[in-house]
Amino acid sequence: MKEKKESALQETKNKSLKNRKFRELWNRPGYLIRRLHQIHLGLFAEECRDEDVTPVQFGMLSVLASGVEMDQLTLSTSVGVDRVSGADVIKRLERRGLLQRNRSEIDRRARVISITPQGVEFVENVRPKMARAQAKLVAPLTEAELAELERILKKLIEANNDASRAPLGVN
Amino acid sequence: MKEKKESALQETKNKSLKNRKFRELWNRPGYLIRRLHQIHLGLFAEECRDEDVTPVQFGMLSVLASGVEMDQLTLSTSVGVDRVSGADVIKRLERRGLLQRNRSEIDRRARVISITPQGVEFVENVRPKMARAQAKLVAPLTEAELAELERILKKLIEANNDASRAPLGVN
DNA sequence: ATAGTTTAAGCAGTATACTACGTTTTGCAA
DNA sequence: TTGCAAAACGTAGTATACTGCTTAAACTAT
Repeated sequence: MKEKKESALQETKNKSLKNRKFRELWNRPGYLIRRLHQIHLGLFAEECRDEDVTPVQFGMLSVLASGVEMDQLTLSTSVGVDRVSGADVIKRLERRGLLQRNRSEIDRRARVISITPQGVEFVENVRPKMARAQAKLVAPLTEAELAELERILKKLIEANNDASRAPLGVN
Repeated sequence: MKEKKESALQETKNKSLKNRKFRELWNRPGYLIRRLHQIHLGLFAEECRDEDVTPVQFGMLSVLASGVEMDQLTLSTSVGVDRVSGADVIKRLERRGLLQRNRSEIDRRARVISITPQGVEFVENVRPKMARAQAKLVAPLTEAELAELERILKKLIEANNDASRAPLGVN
C-alpha cells in the first residue's frame, strides 16, 4: 500500500531545482509550514487520542493551570487565537467541565474564565503526552538544528506578529 | 491601541528560560509552527483580498495550471490535504468556474479535474501576489537563515510524512 | 464466473480560525 | 450629564481539515 505510487514527495522535490523561486509548492515557505503544522496536529492527536484534546485546548488549559483567571479575549490572545475561535474552544472545554465561565462583578460585559479541579487533573495527565508529541515532531533534528529552528521561528513570529490576524499581546 | 497592554509576546519569552522543556507555550515547536502558519494565512489573505483566494485554493489551481488532469484524491494529496478537505476546496473552485469536474470514462467512480481558461488567467493574476506573501513572510531572514529554515522544514516533513493525517504521495 | 477486497466519492459530524455585524456595558469628554 | 467611542461578548457565515460511515465501481483470486 505504501509503495503503490511513485512518491509525490520525491517528485516535487526533484522538480524544485530548475524552477523560479516559489514556483513549486515545495519551494513555498508557507506550504512547508502548513504541512508541518498538519504533521504536528497528527502527532498530537495520536498521543492524546484517549483524552480527545487538541493543541489549542491544551494550550488554554495549561495557561489557566496555575489558577489565574482572565477574560475570554485575554485568554484567547495568550494562546494566539482570535476572540471568536477562543470562545468556541472555551465553550467546548466548559461543556466537559474542565473550566468555568462566570460573569465578572467588576465589568459586567466580561466573562471570567477559571480552571476546575478536573481541569487541573486533566492538564497533569495530558502534559507528558503533549511533550511526547513535541519531542516526536523534532526528533529528526540534531540539538543544534532544533535550536536554530526555534531561533528562526521566533524571529519570524516576532517580526510578523502584526501580520497575523490574531496578533499576540497587542489587543 | 498597539501599546495598550504589556506585550504578552515579550512576557512569554522572558519566562521561558527558567522552565522545563516544552513547559511554556513559547518553547513548544508545535505552537511556534501554528503561529507562523496563522501569520502566513494573514499575509496571503491581505495580498489576495481582491481575489478572495486561499493558499490551498491557489495551490490546487497552480498544480492544474499546466493543463494536467487528475482525480480528486491525486489532486488533494499533491497539495497536501486529505480527500474530504480537497473535495470541499474543489467544490468551491468549481462554483467559481475556475476548474471542471467530469466523470472519468475509464473509471466511472472517479471525477477528473481540469482547469478552465478562467482558471488559467486567475493563476497568472494571483501568482505575483502569492510570491509577495511568501517574500514578506521570510523577509526578516538573511539568505542563509532562509536556506537553513527550508532545509530543516523539509527534513522534518520528509521524516514525519507518515505522521500527518494527509500524508503526501503515499496513497 | 463470482465472491471478497480495495478504491473513489459522497455525506454527516466536529474542531480550528477567521470576517462581519449587532448588543450591552463601560468610560471619557464636551 | 449626556452623548459618543470603545470594549467584551454573541451570532451568523465561511474556509480548512479532519474522522467515520456508506455507496458504487473496479479489481483479484479462487
